[in-house]
Amino acid sequence: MKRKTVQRNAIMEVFLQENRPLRVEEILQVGRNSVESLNQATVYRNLKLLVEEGWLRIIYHPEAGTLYERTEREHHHLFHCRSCDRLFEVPGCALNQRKSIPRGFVAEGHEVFLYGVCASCQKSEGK
Amino acid sequence: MKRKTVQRNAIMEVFLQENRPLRVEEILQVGRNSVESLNQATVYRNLKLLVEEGWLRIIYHPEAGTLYERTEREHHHLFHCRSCDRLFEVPGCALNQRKSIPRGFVAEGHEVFLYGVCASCQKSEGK
DNA sequence: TTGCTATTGCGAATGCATTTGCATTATATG
DNA sequence: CATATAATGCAAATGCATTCGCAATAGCAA
Repeated sequence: MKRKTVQRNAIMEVFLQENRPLRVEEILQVGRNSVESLNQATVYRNLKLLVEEGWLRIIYHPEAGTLYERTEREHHHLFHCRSCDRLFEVPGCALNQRKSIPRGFVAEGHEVFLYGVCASCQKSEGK
Repeated sequence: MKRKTVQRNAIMEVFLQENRPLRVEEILQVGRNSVESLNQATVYRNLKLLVEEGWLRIIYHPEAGTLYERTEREHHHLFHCRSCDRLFEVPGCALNQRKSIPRGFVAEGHEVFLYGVCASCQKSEGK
């Protein structure tokens, strides 16, 4: 039988607070603010569990590597900031999928990754 | 001083023939058709060299992993076939990049990965 | 409260892609 | 053709993210 634990709760809280895809390392760091002893293996075990449950999905990002995000979010693109190295959700869809399919191919989905500088890093750079 | 070798030549030929992003494993396999003794370490060494030279670029694909493609190709999207697991170039750009940037963010580039079934696998599936 | 056992923390172990050391081979220059 | 040394083949070594074994801890049902 599955039990509630402060560790898993802390991990879920991190996602609810940040509202953006997160790396294992970030989850561990932020999670330790609530549960000081939080261990990396525990994070991995709970991430796997939350993915199986359908609460999280895995993202493999070309630059940022492996991240996790909540499944309930609706379709969006991901913006990677080359300055702070974080990922942000870009709401909506700016891709004309139909237009991009070659003859004979059948597209079932897509991912769009944008690159640049996020708003907050933009400000600091402007100084 | 850099020397021409049959190995590097074979590797480059593979790219010129296939005209699509390739994995190390594929390069090794196909390359061995020309140079039977071709070794994995040699492939890695030459890929690194060709990337430094600017003849190839590295692609990190969410599903397909690490691949290499010729730099001279113009902007395109990548289509991943879930059946044969190959990547194909989709010419042109179907993304309205401007539309997708949130306020304050500055986009410098993007990557679009499409998923589905390629034309040739579509035929076989239809049988 | 008590007892069962799911879960954790910790460090060691895995699995994989990529790299390296070194003896051998082969390119290209004089 | 002879030589210097860049490049190769091979196998062992790395580097990393992820997983595992196991003793200790802590949910939760009774």
